[in-house]
Amino acid sequence: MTGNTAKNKIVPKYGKTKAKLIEATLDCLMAEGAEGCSIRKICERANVSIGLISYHFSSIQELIAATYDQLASGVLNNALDKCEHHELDPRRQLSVYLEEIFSSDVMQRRTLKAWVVFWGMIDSSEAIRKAHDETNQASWSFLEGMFLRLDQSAKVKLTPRLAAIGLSSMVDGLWLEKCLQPEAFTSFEAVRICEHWIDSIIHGEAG
Amino acid sequence: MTGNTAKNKIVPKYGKTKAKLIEATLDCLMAEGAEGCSIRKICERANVSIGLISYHFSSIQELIAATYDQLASGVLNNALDKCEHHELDPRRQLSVYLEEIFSSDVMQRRTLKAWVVFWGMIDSSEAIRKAHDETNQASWSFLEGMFLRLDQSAKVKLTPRLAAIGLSSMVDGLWLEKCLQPEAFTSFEAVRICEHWIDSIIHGEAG
DNA sequence: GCTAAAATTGAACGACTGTTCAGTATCATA
DNA sequence: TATGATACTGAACAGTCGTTCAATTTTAGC
Repeated sequence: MTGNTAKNKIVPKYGKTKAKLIEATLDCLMAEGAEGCSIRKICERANVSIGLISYHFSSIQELIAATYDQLASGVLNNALDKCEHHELDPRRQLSVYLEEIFSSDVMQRRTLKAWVVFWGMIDSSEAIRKAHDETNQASWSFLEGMFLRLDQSAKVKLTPRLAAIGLSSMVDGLWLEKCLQPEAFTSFEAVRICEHWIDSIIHGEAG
Repeated sequence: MTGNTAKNKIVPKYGKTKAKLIEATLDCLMAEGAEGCSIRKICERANVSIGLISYHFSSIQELIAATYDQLASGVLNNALDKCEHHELDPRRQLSVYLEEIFSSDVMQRRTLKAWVVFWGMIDSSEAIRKAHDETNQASWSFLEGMFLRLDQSAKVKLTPRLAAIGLSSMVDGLWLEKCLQPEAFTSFEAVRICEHWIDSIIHGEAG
């Protein structure tokens, strides 16, 4: 093995032009959602001509799938990085994870606009479904590992796996609702709700 | 007051033709998502001519908004009905509520396809945003009332409002993820996760 | 049965969509 | 500097989109 071991982050996944097109696509998706995501609008934003997309991607769906792949793995890696840098106990790491998610610019309606387009394509595009399943699996595994490392009393009825799925779903749901209705609750409240879930797992429940 | 008091369910919100168009729109949304939701496809499904939509609705956005309104209030009313019919204690009612949501045909990818379109339109359509906010508010109020009526120990750190938002988000997140990845977890597991949340609120947490 | 109003039709319009491809520019290599 | 490969351009094409509106059918009131 040479210098570049593990984490293949350094190796760019796409060439310069492809990366430019992907970035322009993400901009378009965030700005206008599905309607803003035409070949002409993407090319205009990337300052290239119309034909270039077809040269680099077999279809616009493939370009959008590549954009999803980039965004999804980026969000996950960012969160994992933040957690791993701190040499904290699992409980504190989960708090860092939550703070990161609910305070970063992930929590914006323009971000939701992009995700909504991806979700809508999930059963017409194998590439997007694959990217989603893999990213989600990685996220669940990370959280499951956290709950495993936590001191769980015998009274707890929920497995680490279900605890992880629960937390992940809660985060997703809060994120979705806050994007749709930002004034409904604060980010602080969202974090508090999630921490209640974590603590209910750790400390067990009476009854 | 005459016979038809309270609950204005008996009064149909739309005329016969409008209702037919709305139903066709919902069919299209569920079948193909945003791409299947063109005026021509809706009219074909409803067996009417192209011009009729413009006669009854000022734009296709307004038609989709009306469809959202119908679907959202339908899902909510259905769940509330199921709960109110049973003369159960709040805790049991919540279980009925969960069973209903995670077992009914709401939990299908084709249903998600429709919602995804609505979400994508939420900041280009005032009508959809209004329908969403109102439906959501009603749902939260219902759950908040449930948690209020539950016997909450002094140890509980979460207000009924946050408990309700948490449960609602958890349900939304589980629903979303199960639609996207049906084999990731079972409906039974989803219910179990939510019940853990409810019980963690009721019984309080140590520490 | 007649009439005016309401409901419905569908061809036509201009604007947009994704894709194709002949042509042009850029580049590394001989 | 010539050559072949690679990257890029943008006009053209066939479709689809939402909307309009004159013409037609259906309905309701007399």
